[in-house]
Amino acid sequence: MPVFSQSSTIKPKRAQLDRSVAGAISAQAPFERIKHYLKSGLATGVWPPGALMPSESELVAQFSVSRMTVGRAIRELQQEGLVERTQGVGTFAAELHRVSSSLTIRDIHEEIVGRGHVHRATVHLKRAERASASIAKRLDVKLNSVVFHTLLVHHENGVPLQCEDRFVNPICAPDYLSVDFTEVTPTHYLFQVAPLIEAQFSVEAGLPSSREAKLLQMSAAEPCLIVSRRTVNRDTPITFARLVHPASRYQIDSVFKPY
Amino acid sequence: MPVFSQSSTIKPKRAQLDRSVAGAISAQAPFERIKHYLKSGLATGVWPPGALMPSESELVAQFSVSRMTVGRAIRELQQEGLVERTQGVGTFAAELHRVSSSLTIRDIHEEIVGRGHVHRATVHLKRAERASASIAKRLDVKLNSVVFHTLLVHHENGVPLQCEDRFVNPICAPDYLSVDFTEVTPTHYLFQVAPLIEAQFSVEAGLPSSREAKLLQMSAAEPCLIVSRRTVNRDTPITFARLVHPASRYQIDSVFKPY
DNA sequence: TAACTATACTTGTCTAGACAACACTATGCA
DNA sequence: TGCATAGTGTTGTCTAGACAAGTATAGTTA
Repeated sequence: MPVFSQSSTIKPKRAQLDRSVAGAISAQAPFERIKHYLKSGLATGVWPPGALMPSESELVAQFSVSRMTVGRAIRELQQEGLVERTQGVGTFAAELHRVSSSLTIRDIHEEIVGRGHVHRATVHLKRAERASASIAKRLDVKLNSVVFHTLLVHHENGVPLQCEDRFVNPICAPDYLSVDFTEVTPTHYLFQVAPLIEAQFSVEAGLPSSREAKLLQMSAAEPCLIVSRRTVNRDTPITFARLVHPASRYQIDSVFKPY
Repeated sequence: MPVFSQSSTIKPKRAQLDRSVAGAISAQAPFERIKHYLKSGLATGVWPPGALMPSESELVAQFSVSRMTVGRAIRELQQEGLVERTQGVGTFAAELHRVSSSLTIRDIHEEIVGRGHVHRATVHLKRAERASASIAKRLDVKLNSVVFHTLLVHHENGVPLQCEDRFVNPICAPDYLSVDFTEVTPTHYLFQVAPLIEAQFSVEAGLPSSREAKLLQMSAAEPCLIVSRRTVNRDTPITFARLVHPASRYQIDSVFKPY
């Protein structure tokens, strides 16, 4: 169950009608064909990592296109991290050393529904509180000032999957407490109310608190995957959330497929 | 070094002097300036999510550049996920709903050295073994065929940080067992030997085995962050690794900053 | 030999124009 | 009224040429 999707999202590039007569096989745009040609060579080892690849002028001659078209194809490969270019020298097949696959974190509702399952949320706490020291710091508000606090459990097909402990800055979402979170997730609501400028994540392992273990119907000794998220809107922290998932029911999957 | 072709009778119709002469303020290329202009507007709410943004022709007039230049700027913003375009309609500020932050998993050596700390590895097992059923499946080899098995502990400033349990397909790296893994990490060596085509990750929480707990000098009841990684080179699995990190010493951090 | 120079080749960027595909709107006709 | 059609504006793509800037090398000079 892939929680995360890979980063190389292929755009819905529609296959535009070919302008030339010889477009029997490939209905792709020329720059797409060149990209595909180069990607194939990279994938099959024609140009192993570090190898010098064809110059733009060579590709211009080979494909009978203008340099702009070749340039766009190569530039997009560069942006995808598949080739490296040096002005005055040439284009080289990238060392895929830094296997940094990027994992995409999504809203829990989208995630569950995307798997074709049923999402249900139960609200266990929804109130205004005085900010403790750590919360005040994270939300950049004064100590003991009023903040909103919610505690939800998200279920997938009836099984508790995530315990969401969230603090919200009232400045950003004054009506937060009047929302029915069995209908819309806090994440979704906050996105509508306060556009996001920056988000900080951390992923770690840990043990649930006794209350969290009870809410998640799990042993207090079982490890959890804990995602902490803090979102900021132009110098104003919006919210801080601690998302606790039982290890046995949750893992992050990802596939890195460069070519 | 002909900087100017003085003899030329053809006059430059539009001065491209800005980059060389007036580079004091903006040394950026025009398409970069346009990107920056649009990003600023997106960040400051000039175009809130979903809003219609200026058309290419408007930007052409505003910046006195050609359509290709404007097009490149907008296309790159589109590739970054900041705007959405519809042919025949226009360009719209993207809903950053899908807060796809990206978590990057790196080689442990790079990671530790990147923090300015000292990396040291100890080897606790390095031998050929008969593949068990689960390993045979993951490496796509026959049951009981020979595979290489290493067990390393990576230390950051002397503190055990990661226990690396790895199985390697001998087809891809026949000399694997002769490598000194106190000098080069298995990840790094394998990258050189077998270029990577595909990698599958999973991140989960769990408990260490008794041996892992001992090697990591931690309690067997303390949770761990466990990364499993399987890399494939064109239909041939290269290696499967289980990377165990004590929860108290390791977490994955990430920042999402779209603009 | 060592340093400089001219040259060739590479990537990086931009122009002005062109045609195609698509969405929307206004208009005219039945 | 309802429908087809033409027109307008948008994005998507490509061309042929140009200049700029960086690198490497061969040749020349001190």
